[in-house]
Amino acid sequence: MPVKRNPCPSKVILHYIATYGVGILLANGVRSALWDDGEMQFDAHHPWLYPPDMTAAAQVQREMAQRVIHEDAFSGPVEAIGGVDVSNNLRDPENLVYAAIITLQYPHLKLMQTGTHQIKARLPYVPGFLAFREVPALVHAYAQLNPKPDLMLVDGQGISHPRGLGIASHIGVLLDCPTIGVAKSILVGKPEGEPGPLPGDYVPLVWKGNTIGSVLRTKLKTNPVYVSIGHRVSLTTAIEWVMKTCTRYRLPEPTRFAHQAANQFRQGTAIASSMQQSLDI
DNA sequence: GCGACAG
DNA sequence: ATCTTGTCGC
Repeated sequence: MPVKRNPCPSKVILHYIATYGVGILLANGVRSALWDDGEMQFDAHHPWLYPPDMTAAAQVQREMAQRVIHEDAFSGPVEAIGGVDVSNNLRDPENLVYAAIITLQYPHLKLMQTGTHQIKARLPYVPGFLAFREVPALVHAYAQLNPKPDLMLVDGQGISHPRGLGIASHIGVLLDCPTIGVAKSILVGKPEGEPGPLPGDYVPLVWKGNTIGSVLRTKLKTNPVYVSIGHRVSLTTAIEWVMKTCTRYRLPEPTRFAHQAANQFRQGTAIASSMQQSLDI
């Protein structure tokens, strides 16, 4: 049986616009300023969060990719490591995004704080444009965190992306936070061979003649993960932090915790809303 | 033109 | 991404 795949992204968007109207792409934005934390101020309708159309979205990615810093640029010691993930509702996979960003205390890897936010997604999942679906909710979750993480591991690609701006880099540039992309599968590129069997073994992920990430074995006898630069971190350092935060699972603790937090958040709010409904009736 | 395609 | 128990293999 042939596997159903996403059609051409532009066709997805055209269908989406035809179904919901162009306005929905811009409407219902975040109404309030997210926060004013010294120098950080975000416009709820900023094109980095909500571009008007797909052409603009692709252009935003190309522009933001120019701002990605590929070298280590830490402000100090890493004491709080962030984990970033979102959860979707199967019944409503196109409309609800439940975001969670957690912070773990390093090196103990104990949970410090959990930031969550639920929001209506205005876009379906389109390969290459994941960030525009998930980032708005994540920015709200990030705003709740205190202290802010020194470094964040993001569930998805960093610069290993068709336009060099996967969700990890997107969040990193947007929030000016060091980020690392940790993906469970490949978006673009091809592994240069197969990584060795031992945790820490890796081979380059190559695309168009460039190394855009690493295929990293984090655990014995499990599939590798795909690590890439997010922002303000070198690939070597990115691999180091992924290994430092891996314990007994394939995925590093920050993204594991974030995944759990997002899931619990989604299921919790689902229960709460169903209870509210039963009270309304 | 056809296939590939993070979450 | 999500729905899900047991089960096969190291």
